[in-house]
Amino acid sequence: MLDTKYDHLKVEENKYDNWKEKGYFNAGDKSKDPFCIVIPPPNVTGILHIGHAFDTSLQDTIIRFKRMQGFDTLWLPGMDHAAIATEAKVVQKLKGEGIDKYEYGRDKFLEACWDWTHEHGDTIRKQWGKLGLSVDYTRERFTLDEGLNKAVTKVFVDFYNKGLIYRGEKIINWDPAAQTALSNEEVIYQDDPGAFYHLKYVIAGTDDYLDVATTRPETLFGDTAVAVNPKDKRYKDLIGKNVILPIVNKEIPIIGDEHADPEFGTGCVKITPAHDPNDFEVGERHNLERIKVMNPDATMNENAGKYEGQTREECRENLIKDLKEQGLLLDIEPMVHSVGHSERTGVMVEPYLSKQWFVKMETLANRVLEFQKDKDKKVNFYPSRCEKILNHWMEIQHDWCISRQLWWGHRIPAWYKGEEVYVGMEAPEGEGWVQDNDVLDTWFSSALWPFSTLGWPEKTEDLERYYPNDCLVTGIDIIFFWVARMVYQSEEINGVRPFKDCIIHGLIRDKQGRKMSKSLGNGVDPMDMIEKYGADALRHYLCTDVTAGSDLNFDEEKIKSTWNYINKIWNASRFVLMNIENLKEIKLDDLKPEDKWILSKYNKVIKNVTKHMEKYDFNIVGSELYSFIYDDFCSNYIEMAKYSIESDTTQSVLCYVLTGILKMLHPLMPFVTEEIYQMLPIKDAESIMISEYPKYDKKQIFDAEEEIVEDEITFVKNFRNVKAENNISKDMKIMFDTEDDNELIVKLLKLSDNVIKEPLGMNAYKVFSQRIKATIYFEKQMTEEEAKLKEQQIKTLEESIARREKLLSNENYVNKAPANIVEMDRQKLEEEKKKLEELKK
RNA sequence: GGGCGAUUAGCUCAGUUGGUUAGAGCACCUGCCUUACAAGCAGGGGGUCACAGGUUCGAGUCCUGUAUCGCCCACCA
Repeated sequence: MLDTKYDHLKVEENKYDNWKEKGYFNAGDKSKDPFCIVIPPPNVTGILHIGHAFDTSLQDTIIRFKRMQGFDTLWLPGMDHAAIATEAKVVQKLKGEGIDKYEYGRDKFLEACWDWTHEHGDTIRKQWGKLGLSVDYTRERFTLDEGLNKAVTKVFVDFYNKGLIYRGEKIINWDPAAQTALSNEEVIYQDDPGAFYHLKYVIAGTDDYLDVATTRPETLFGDTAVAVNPKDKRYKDLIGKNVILPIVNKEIPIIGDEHADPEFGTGCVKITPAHDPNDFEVGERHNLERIKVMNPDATMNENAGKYEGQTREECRENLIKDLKEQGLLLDIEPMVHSVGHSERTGVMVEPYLSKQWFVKMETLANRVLEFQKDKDKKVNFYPSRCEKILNHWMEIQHDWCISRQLWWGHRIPAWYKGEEVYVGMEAPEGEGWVQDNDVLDTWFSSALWPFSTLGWPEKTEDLERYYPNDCLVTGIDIIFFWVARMVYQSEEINGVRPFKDCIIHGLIRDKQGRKMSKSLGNGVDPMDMIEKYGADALRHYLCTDVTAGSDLNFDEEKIKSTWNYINKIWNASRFVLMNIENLKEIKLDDLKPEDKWILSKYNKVIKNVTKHMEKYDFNIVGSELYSFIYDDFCSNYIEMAKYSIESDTTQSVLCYVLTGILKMLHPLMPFVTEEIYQMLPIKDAESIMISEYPKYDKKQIFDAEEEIVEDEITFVKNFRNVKAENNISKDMKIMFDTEDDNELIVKLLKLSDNVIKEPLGMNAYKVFSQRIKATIYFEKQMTEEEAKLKEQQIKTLEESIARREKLLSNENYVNKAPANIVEMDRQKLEEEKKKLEELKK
C-alpha cells in the first residue's frame, strides 16, 4: 500500500539502474520504425547545470513518448572534448600543482586531459541517471574517440581536396592567454569604458599635422599609413604626402581609401595592417607592409622599441605619458566601445595576423539556404521563427577559422616539408615531413556528431537506420555554434539534412530574468532541486512551464507546486489502489453515466495530448493533463465513484483511467509513474516505460452522457456557490423541480436528509443548471447585503441578455458567423432568460 | 545601424488557424480536520490584454504607427 505522502527520494531510488540493466534504453528492435535523437554532447569540463537539465529533460520526454508509441528509439549519448574549454581547465589545474604546460610536454599533458575526461565523464553519467535520462549507453561516443577522429580526418582531407578548406595568413581573433586563434563565434563583445586618443601626426616638411584618433595607441608601431577619404575636401590634397609617425619618427604615407569615414572621429585613420581586420584590407589594397608589434602573449615585441617586453596595457600607459611629454597627445576623449573577449579565458582578444586553416563558407552556406527552401530537405524548426537565425548566419558567410594552437583536440592532418604541404589520412612517405602542431576547433568534430556517432565514414547498419536523425534539441544560443555547422556539414558530406526537426529552447535565467552566472551567484544546481523536490517535479516544471523557444525565469516555488501536483496524483492513486478488488473487462452496457462521462473526457484528452506531444508542445500537454487529472478525475470522478465504490465496474473504470493517466504522464515524470504502475494489479508490460501509450478510442466517446454529467457538475457547483454566498445553513431543505433521478447530486452535496417534495413557506432560493432546477428553502432572513447581491446578479444577467440580443439581431453576425457559434449564442440567451425569470420570482 | 522577441490578474506565465463573459500556478479573502490528499477540500475577489489608429459582424489574436524592456548580428579608426 502507498504511504499517505509522496516521498520523492524513496520513489526515485534504484529505478534508473534497474531500467538500464533490463536494457530498456537500448535501441535495435528492427521490427519497429526507428526514431533517433543524438544528445548535444556536454563538455567534459565539469558538472551539468540547470540548462543541461532543461535540454535533456525535453529530449527524454520525446524519447520516452516515442518509445511507448512503439518506435525503436535511439537516444545516443556522448560528450564533447571541448578543446579550449577543457585545455584551459587542465592548464589551471596543473598550474595549481606547480606544473607548466609547455615544460610538461604534449604527451603528458594529453594524459592529464584524458584523466580529467574520465573523472568528469563519470560525474556527468551519474547526473544523467539522477535525471532519469533513457540514453543508450551501449552506443555512447566521445568527440575525441578513435572513430570520430577518423571521421574528422576524412572530412578535413576531402574538404581540402575540394578546395573547401585552405590555409592562409589573415587577421584572426587571438586569445593571448590560451595563445590560440579563435573563431568569430568564440569572441564575446562587451561594452568597456575606453578612450579616443587624439595623436599628432606631423605632416613631413611642414609644421602642420593631422589629428589621428585611435582607441589603441599601442599599435602605432605597426602603422604603415594614415588613411583619409578621397572625397573628404579637408584632406584630399594631402594624399600622397607623408606624415611622421610619433615616437618612431618614421615617415609613412597619407593614402586615400573609402575605409576612412569623414563623419567619424577626425576623418583620419591610422592604418595598422597586422593588428586590425579592416586595416588589413586597406593594406592589401595599397600594398602596405604588415608589421606585427606584439608577441603571442600580447607583450610588445622588438618593433615596439623601448617598450619591448611590456604588456599591451603597460605599453599604452607609458606611451601616452611619453606622447604627452613630447606634445604629441592632443586630447583624450573618454568613450565606451565594445571590445572582444575570449569566451573561455575572458581576456581581451587581439586581432592578430596569423597563418591559420579556414573553412570556405560560400558554397556550404548557399547550399543550406537552397535546402531550406525545399520542404523535403529543410530542417524544420520549432518554433519556426528560429529558422531565421540559421538563415541569417548563412547569409553572413564568414570563413571559419578552424585551427587552434592547442594540444587537446584532433590534430590537423597536414604535414610540411619546407614549402611543401601534404594533407592526407596518413603521414606522407619519405623523410623530413613534420605534422602541423595545431588541433581543430572543437566544433569541427561536433559538427559531424549526427552521423559520426553512428559509424560514418563506415556504412554501418546504425548509420543506415538512424540517419538523418529525427530531431535535435538545443538552446537558442547554440544555433550559430553548432546547429548551423551540423547542417552544412551534413548537407555537403552526405547530401541530406542532419535531422528532420530541430527543437529550440531558451535560456534559463534567474527569477528576476538575469543570466545565471558565477559572479552573481544566482546559479541553480539541478541536483539540489532533485534532492529537494525530485527529478519528476523538476522535469515536469522544466518541460511544461515555458513556451517553445522563450527563456525561462527559474522559480523554485513552481517546482514546489509541481511537487504538490505529484502528491495529488500519488493520493488519487492511493485511493484507487485501496479500492480495487474486483477488476473486470469494461462492458459498455454496465456503465453508469458518470463512467461514460469520464471515459469520454479521457479519450478526448488522449487525442489532444498525443497531438501536442507530436508537435513538441509540452506546455499544452502539461495543462491538458493537469486539468483532466485535477478537475475531472480527482475532484469529480473520484468523488462520484465513492458512492458506487463497491461496484466492480466503477473499480475497473478507476483503474483503467488511472493507468492511462500514468502512461501519459510517464514521459514527463518517469519515476513516480513507474512506482505506481508497478502496484497496479493488471499491467500490460513489466515496466511502464515499455508499455503502450494510450490510444484514442472512438467507441468510448459518449456525447449524450457527457453532457448530462457535465450539467450535473454545473448544478453542484451552482448549488455550492449559492449556498456559500448566501450563508445558507446545513439544515435548509431542497426541492427538485425536475423529475429526473437526482440521486448522485444528492449524494455529492450530502443532502439525503434535506430533500422535500412540497414547497415550504420560507425564504427560497432557486438553483439550476441547464437540465436541473431546484429550490432551496431556509429559515434565515435575507440580510440587506444578500438582497443587494441578488439585485446585482439580476442586473448582470440583464446586461448580458441585452448584449446577446443585440448581437443576434445583427444580420451581419447571424449571416456571416459560423452556424454553431450563432446557435450557441441562441441557447445561451434562452438560458439566461430562464435564469432571470427564476431569480426575479 | 539591421533583425528578432516581449508588454495579459499583486507576482510568474498560458492563450493554437480571429468566435461564448480572457485562463493557470503562487499570493489574497471566506468557510471547512468531509475516512485518497490540511503540502488538502469547497467557494470567492482581482484584468479598460502597453498606447493610438485601422481591417472585420466580431480583435488579446490580423495590419500600421508609438512607447518601454530584452536578445541576436554588424560597426565602432
